[in-house]
Order: sequence, then C-alpha cells, then structure tokens
Amino acid sequence: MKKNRSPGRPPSHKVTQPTNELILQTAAQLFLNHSYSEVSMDDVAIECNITKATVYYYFNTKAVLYTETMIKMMERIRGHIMTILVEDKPLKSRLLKLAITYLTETISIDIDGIMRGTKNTLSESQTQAIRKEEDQMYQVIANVLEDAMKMGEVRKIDPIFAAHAYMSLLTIDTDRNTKEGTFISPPIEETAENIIDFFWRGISKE
Amino acid sequence: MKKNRSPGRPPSHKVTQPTNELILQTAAQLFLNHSYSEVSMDDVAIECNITKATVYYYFNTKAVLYTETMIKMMERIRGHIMTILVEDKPLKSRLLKLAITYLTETISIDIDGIMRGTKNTLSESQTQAIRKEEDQMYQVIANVLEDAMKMGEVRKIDPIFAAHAYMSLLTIDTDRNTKEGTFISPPIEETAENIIDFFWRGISKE
Amino acid sequence: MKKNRSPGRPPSHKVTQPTNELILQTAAQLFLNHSYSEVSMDDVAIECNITKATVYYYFNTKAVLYTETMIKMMERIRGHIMTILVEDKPLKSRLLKLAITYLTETISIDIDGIMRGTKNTLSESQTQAIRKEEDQMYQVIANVLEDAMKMGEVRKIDPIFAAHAYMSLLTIDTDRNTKEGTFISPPIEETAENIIDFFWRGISKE
Amino acid sequence: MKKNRSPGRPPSHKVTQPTNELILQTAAQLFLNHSYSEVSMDDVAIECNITKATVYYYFNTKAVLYTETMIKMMERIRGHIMTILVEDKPLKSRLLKLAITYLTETISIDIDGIMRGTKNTLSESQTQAIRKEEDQMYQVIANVLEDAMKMGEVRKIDPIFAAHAYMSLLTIDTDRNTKEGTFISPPIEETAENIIDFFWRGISKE
DNA sequence: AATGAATGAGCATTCATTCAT
DNA sequence: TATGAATGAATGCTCATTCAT
Repeated sequence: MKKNRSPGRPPSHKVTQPTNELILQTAAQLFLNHSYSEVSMDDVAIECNITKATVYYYFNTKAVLYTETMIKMMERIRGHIMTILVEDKPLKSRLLKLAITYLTETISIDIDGIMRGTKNTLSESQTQAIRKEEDQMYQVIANVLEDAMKMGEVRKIDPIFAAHAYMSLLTIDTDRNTKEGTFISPPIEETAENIIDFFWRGISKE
Repeated sequence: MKKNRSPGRPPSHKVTQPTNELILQTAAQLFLNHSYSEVSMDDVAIECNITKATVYYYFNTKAVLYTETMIKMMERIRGHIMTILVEDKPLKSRLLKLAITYLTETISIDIDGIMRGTKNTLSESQTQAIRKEEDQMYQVIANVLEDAMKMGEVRKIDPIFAAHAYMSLLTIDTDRNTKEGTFISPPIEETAENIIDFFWRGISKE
Repeated sequence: MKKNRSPGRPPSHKVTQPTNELILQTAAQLFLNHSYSEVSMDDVAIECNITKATVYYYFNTKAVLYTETMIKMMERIRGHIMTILVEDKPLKSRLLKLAITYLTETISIDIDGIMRGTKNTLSESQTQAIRKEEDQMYQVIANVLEDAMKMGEVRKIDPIFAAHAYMSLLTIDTDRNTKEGTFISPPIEETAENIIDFFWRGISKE
Repeated sequence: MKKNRSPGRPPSHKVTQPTNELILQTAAQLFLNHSYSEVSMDDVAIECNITKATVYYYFNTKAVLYTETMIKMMERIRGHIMTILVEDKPLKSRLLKLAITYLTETISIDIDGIMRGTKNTLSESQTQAIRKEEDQMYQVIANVLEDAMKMGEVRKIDPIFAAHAYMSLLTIDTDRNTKEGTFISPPIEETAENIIDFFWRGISKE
C-alpha cells in the first residue's frame, strides 16, 4: 500500500480511545479498502500515529490482527443487521432499509472478496474463525427470511441460499453501471429499490 | 505466495508454445488463485520454467503482465459466454447452461474480488483497460437479455443491471452453505438450477 | 530463543525466593543452554513468571544481568570444586570425582565457549569481571595441583596450564564419539576414568 | 555485531574472486570471531562491499550460509591437517608442527564452542551436515594416531578420544594465562611444546 | 517492589526491477 | 531471444530499553 492518506484532518478524538481499539478500527478501514497483502503493519501503525512495535504489542502477528479485525467488524455489522431487520415493519421495507444502509456506507460486506489473498497466510483456525463469524452474519438474515417463509409471507426456499442471494445482489457495483464519461450515478435509493424489487420477485410466492 | 506447487507432473506440451503466451496462461492460473500481491514475478517465472528476466523481456512490469493477463482472460471468457448464449435454445436453458459451465470450472468471474489489492499498484489507464474489458463481458450478457426483453420474453428492466445480477448470483459460494461438519455439498446442477430459478423470477414478467 | 519450554510442571517453590535470586538462577539456566544473543530479556521474564520491567528493576541492562549471572554461577561452581578437591583422598581420586560430577551435571564449564558472542556487547570491565572470576575458578584447581607438585606427588609444570588442561579435557563431547547410528554412549564413569587416566599421565612423574 | 570493521586497508584483491566465494570467505572470518546470532546478513554484505540482497542471491537463508561456510572451512582445515600430519617425520614432530600452525593462525577449531547458539536456528539436517564434516576432521587425526598405535609407536587407546583430547588441549587460551597486567604472553612455540609434551605423555607407552 | 505501555533500532527475508552479456 | 547477477526498498517481526504509575 502506497502512502496516500485520506485527505483532510482526521476527526479529533474527543474521548481518548484505548490503543487496541484504535488499532482495530484503523485496521478495519485499511483492510476494507485494500487487500491483506497490500496493507503493511507499518501502514496500520502510521495511520494510528503509533509505532509498529506498539501494534505488535497488542497483536502478535499480522494474521492475528487481521483475524481479530475481521471478526470485530462482522460482529458490528451483524448488530446493525439485526437492529434493522428486527423492526416492526413489513419484511420488504426492512430489506430495503438494510440495502440502503449498506449501499450508503461503503462497508462492503463482500467477505469472499475481502478474504482473497489470505489462503497461504492465515492459519486454518484463523480462517475458520472468520468463516464462522461470517456464517453467523448470514444466519441472522436467513433466520428472518425463514420466519417470513413460515408465516407464508414468502415462498419456501433454502433460507441460507436466499440470504446469500440477497447479500450478493448488494455487492453489485452500481457506480460503474454508468455510460462512458457520465459521472452521474443513479441515486442509491433507486439502486436499492431495483435490487430489492428483483430480490423480492425471487422469493415471493407466485 | 508460498511454494506448494500442485502435485504431479505438469502435462508435457507437445506443441511448443510461444513464450509470451505461456507466460500469459501461467499468470492467469496464478492470479486467479492468489491475489495480485501474493503472486511474485519469480512465481510466474518458476512455474513457466524460465527466468524472471525472461518474463521481464516480454512484460515490462508486473502491472503490465497483470493487465494483459486479465484482459486476455476476459476475452476468452467472453468468447465462452457468447458461444453458449448464442445457441438456439430457450433463454432460460442457455442461462442455465452458462451457469453450470461457470460453476463447474473454478473460473471465478468475480472480477471485483479479483481486482481487490490493485488500487495503488495499477495505473489509471491499466485499471480502465481491465474495466473496459469487464464491461464488454457484461455487455454480451446484457445484449442477450435486452433482446429477450424486446421479444417480450422477459420483463423490461435495465439490462446491465440484470447482467450484473446474474453474475453476482453466480459468485455465491455454495461449498460453504452446508451445515457444520457436513461435507456433502449439493451437486452443481442443483445449485445452478436454484440460481437460475431465482434469477428467472427476477426478470420474468409477472 | 524460540519458545519450547521444558515439559512438565516446574517444581513449585515452597520457600518464596527473593526475586533477584530467582532471576539470577533462571538466567543461569538459559545462558548455559543458549548463547547470549539467543536469550532475550523476555525469555528470562517469562521463565520467571514476572514482567520484563521487573527484570530491569533488578538488573539495569542485559549485559549486567549476564555478567552477574556468570559470576554468581562460577562462584557456585568454584564452591563445588573446592568441596570436592579438599577432601582427604588421593589426588587422582579427587580429580576423578570432580570429573564425574561435572560430566554428570550438564554444567558445561566451557567458559570460553559460553562467552562467545559477547565481544561487542559486554563492556571491558564486565568482560574483565567475568574473566577474573573464571581465573579464580581455575586457580582453585591450580592450587591443589601445585600443592601436589610441592609434595612430589606429581611432576612440576605450570599449575595454571595443568588446570586448563584438566578442564579442557572435560569439555570433550563424548556423546558424539560413537559410531554412526549407535546411540549407546559409554557410561560417564568410563569416560571420566579415561580422561583422568590421560590427564594423570600428563602430570605424573615418569 | 556492532560496526567496528577491522582497522587498516583490506588487502586489495589482485584476482577478482567469484562473488559466492568472496561471501563464503568473508562469512568464515565473521562467524569465527562472533557468534551466529551476532553476525547479521548486513554485516556479511557490508564486509563484502555488496548488498544484502546479493548475499541472498547466493545463499537462501542465513542458516544455509552458515552451514556452507562452516563446511567449507572445515574442509580447508582438514586439508591443512592432512598435509602436515602426512609428512615424513616422527609423529611427535608432526603433532607439534600442527599445534604451532593452529596456535599461530587464529583459526579456532573449537567447533563445539562455535556452534553454540545454533540449536534452535539450524535445521536438523544442517546441524548433521556440519557435525559430519567435523567428525571427518577428527577422523583424520584419529587415523594417524591409530596408525601409530598399530606401529607400536604409542599405546593403544581409543583413537577418536585421543584426537579429541589433542584438539581440546589446543583450545586452551594461553593469552590469558598471564599474570595481572602482564601482556607478555609466552611465545607460541613454547605453549605448543608444553601442550604436545603433555599430550605425548598421555598417549606414549609407559 | 512491580508493571503495562510504548518505542527506536535492527534483522532476516522478499521482491520488482535493471543491465550487461 | 534469453539470462545470471545485482540491487533498493519494503515487510513482518524482535528486542533491549524507558517511563509513568
């Protein structure tokens, strides 16, 4: 990763954050925007305004930092998902709200994509730990969908498959669907509606 | 990338292949299975049984090699897609056959995923070149879908969006949809049918 | 030094040992089995179940810890030597007993070997301090030998040289004198007798 | 190892030496005077006036460099030993000459001492390779001694033990046998004679 | 008396790239 | 067309040491 720190003054931290959380949060940003190998421990340290040795003081290896970062991140995301999907609204509305939320934040949930380039670096148990967390994330959505199936709200299909379908549709990169040169990407709400509309047809009865 | 060459003797090439094509083909394999930064020029050279300097003789930089590899690869894939989608069969059958083909071969077409970890390495023009090729790949599918829309075979939506939806559904990792401990992943045909079924509902009229 | 702590539960210390002595003793074990640079202050701390900072509380630098450890160790060894060599037995018997004692315990007294890898790390005065202690150790043996010379028990040669000869013979690694594949190293008593026999001829009259 | 290159202009190399041999030779000097961990690959490179990467071009790891250096060195030493011990002179003279030679050159043959601090770093096979070479070195001396035993020139004892005894006596550090402050160490010839005299008594009949 | 946090300097190793042949 | 040799810059990781508490 080459040095091009994001422009602008970083938001001043009112409350002093525990160093390990600072590292975790910074690392999350970096790992989301760059691949595992692209992010160096130095990058993380510099971005945190601490030394590399300090990063190692909290995380024994880069793989450990990566693993813990990913897990913490997905835990957080899972929380968001639950909050939204648990609301007392029609399922379709909830799915739409979740879609808008995730298209708004750049929080790519394309875990498979994110985990490219870790095959030979992460230990088996580390990979498993991340995968387990990921599965739990999908499970939350699957559970909601399964409930709706039981209620007869939507047709009965494999809820896990449906959850993956939902997520994979959200990864569609809309920013580049535009014609050559046109930088006016359609409003996120519209994209989200298209996706949900498409998805809903896939799961609705008849 | 750590050295664990695939076991067994590589197939001896009766027909001597032009060195640059050999490199391109070898690089394709490596870049598909490992991320950009994970693959070293040495890896490519060793896998080709030539020296690193020879690789540089044909491709000035790693970024160039990567770009040309990706483009050649997507050209090939586009060919496959066209071949299948042009056949004289109902659209749904063609989409199914294409799905099976791509789930069978490990040829991940998850370009976005593949291109992770190149943000700061590839030049703007290189990224654009790959993106352009990628767009053309999607365009082939979009064209077929658009034709079907005009024929009234399916409902009218943004064909590019539909093409992306089709592709993104194909990236669903079915191998891990299984329950804890179960190693019996469903047959590819079944997965493909589920996906196409789901997709078809998304695009079919009513 | 890589982590492979000796197996089994370390003996619980009923009597609480002053921390500085604990450190000194632990460090002795480590420095005997590994070279100076191989042993980290962390290793010492972990082995003592205290923090690195605590080690530094008692010993200002690693070089100081090393120096004091070595001196304490050699003082102890000198004590052992004296105890044995002072006994009321024929000189040859005493030398034999000492030999057996030192071949039994793995306590390598190969100070020169031990001090390899400290040339540029220890200060002049530190090196000298250790050397002085070492000389005193040799001196004990030399004194006993000199007495025997005066008594006419053995021939007159430089007693210091004789002491060094005695010690150097004890460093012969008998475990590897065996033939290929044979793992039956000769009993220590036999080795010790051979050495003493050899040494005795070197110093005996006629 | 801290930077204090040996003073004086290094001898100009008339004949340009192959780089790998230059490295091997330089490394030998460094590893003889400092412990394994004390010598960094940078040290080797700098001493050779090449870059660290070049050292790695020829030797894949530090352990490999060390192993090959040691083996090459002991091969050379074995050659010297053979040359001297094969001469047509009384055994005692040959042993004396060899002693003088090795006390003159700083070539410490204290392999055990030299190998301290490699336990956890060298692979099993690397350690074995060095040990094997070492054994061959001792074997040369043992063979000569065994011949003399068969000729009835000296008494019959384990020739390998005798060889080790001979070598271990040569490691006696005579430079420090001197009294406090006196820097007049005895002439090497005298030391050598004392050693050989002592050794000869150990192996001679009667 | 003891420690948690932090760091600067160093180290083994890798890698994209160059160049003379 | 192809390569052996060489390198500068990184990168993951370690370690002796400091300091406020």
